[in-house]
Amino acid sequence: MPETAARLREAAYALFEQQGYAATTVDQIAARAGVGRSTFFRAFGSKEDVIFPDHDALVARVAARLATLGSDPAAAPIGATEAARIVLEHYLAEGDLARARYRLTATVPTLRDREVSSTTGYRRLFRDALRTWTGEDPGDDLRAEVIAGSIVTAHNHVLRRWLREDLDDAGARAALDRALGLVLASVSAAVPSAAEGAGPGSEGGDGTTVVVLRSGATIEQVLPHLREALATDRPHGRPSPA
Amino acid sequence: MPETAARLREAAYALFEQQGYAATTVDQIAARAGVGRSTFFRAFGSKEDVIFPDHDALVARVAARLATLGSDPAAAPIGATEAARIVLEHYLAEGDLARARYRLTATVPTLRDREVSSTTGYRRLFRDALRTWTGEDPGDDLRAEVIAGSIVTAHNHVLRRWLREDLDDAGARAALDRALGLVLASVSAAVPSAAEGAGPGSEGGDGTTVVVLRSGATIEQVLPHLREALATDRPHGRPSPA
DNA sequence: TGCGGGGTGGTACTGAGTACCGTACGCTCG
DNA sequence: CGAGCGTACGGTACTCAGTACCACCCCGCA
Repeated sequence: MPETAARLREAAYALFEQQGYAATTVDQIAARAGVGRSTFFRAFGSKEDVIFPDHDALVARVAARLATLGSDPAAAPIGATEAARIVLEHYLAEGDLARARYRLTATVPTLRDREVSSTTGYRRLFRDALRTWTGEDPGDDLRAEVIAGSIVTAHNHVLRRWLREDLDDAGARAALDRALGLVLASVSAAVPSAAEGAGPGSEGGDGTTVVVLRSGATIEQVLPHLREALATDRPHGRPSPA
Repeated sequence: MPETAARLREAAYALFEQQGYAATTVDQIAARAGVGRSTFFRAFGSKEDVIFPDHDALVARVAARLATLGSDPAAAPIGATEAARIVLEHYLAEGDLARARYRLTATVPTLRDREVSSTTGYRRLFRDALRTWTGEDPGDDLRAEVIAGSIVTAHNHVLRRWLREDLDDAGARAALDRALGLVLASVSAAVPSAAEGAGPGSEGGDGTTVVVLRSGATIEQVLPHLREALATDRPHGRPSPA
């Protein structure tokens, strides 16, 4: 980040927290940073952009990760999980800056809208990547859209708790794993799964799918919980930490 | 809708389709409608609002429907389905006007953002209503959020196909039923239904999480695949269909 | 006739965003 | 060393959305 842009961003955050977003003019920001108004608009395209600077770069990184999925359907859920982690890690690395931004977006409707609409980009990215998993066609990809939306929702849910300081860094990472596990578990049941050969009728194939996350444990440690889960009548066991 | 507002809306749509949204000024709209500029801003708060006029009223109707769910958990999915149908029917009733709006929002980024962020309102509404179903607490309502998001996504998926004229009115209604059925089926499995007590420690740190889906198979059938997954070095096993 | 209120038009202002121009600084090449 | 050159900066002037305010007109009503 160029020196000038950094000073502008600091000045902007300071004034926003002090006077509020709407009451702060670009002139004031530029003046506090000791530069001209033109310079502000050169560094950031708009008053909003000073708050969401490297967003595009982050989207690009996620897109790059999802692009490596290739055509292997089974790789989709794992790749999606890792892609979501990229985003979370980005915010964790930002630290207080991310939380300052959150305080603003939580307050100012304009900024909240901006952030919300930015999630659409992620939804599209995941949807397109997930189509290789669901085997759907563009324009008729309900499952891919729902799963993509669920992943983004799960991520944002965890992120928001971290932003509110309900969670520390480690807690957020663990929570993201659990949340994505929950989402992918409940959702993969709805994927007729191009993975298994043309199995029994695509609506309701009753094969068993096992997803293992963070397999630091041995099978022996896991087995009791697995038996317990399978023993129940319910069609799906709940995530059982071991 | 007052006479003046209707003329303004017609003038606005005509100019937008002819010159584009950005190239059309409020003065031009007012002039074409034969009124003053002040009158435009009195009728619609902003240039965008002329395109999304009765949105708030629609949100209110959905909220009213969801409010009747009361505290019966079983009523939640049905009520949610009906609430989503209210929205679809609203658009169907608008007919060509809705499709003209779609042509605009599909083109102009500003308007697309506005529409996207408007879906947040619906998400919140459904999430709050669904909490009685999932039995979660505000602030820790991951399932309610995911389900709410899935409902909205499913609805918008169908709506978009109708807007693109992939579907006629009857087709859209049928597609919404199917889409919501799919979503609620796959998702209701993830609702522990507040019935079972707290399992083993929820904060698993780096424990192993095993998720079992559609457990029609016995442990013995699953085990080989599970061993295989755990045997790999990769931190995450891939889903292994059995 | 006098009075009050809602819808209207007009004027003036603020502030975001754009276009353009002149200029200073640092660079390389001659 | 100096001439050219690209880049970053500051300044001015403009458009346009949105707000505030005021004057007006028409209507019903006492």
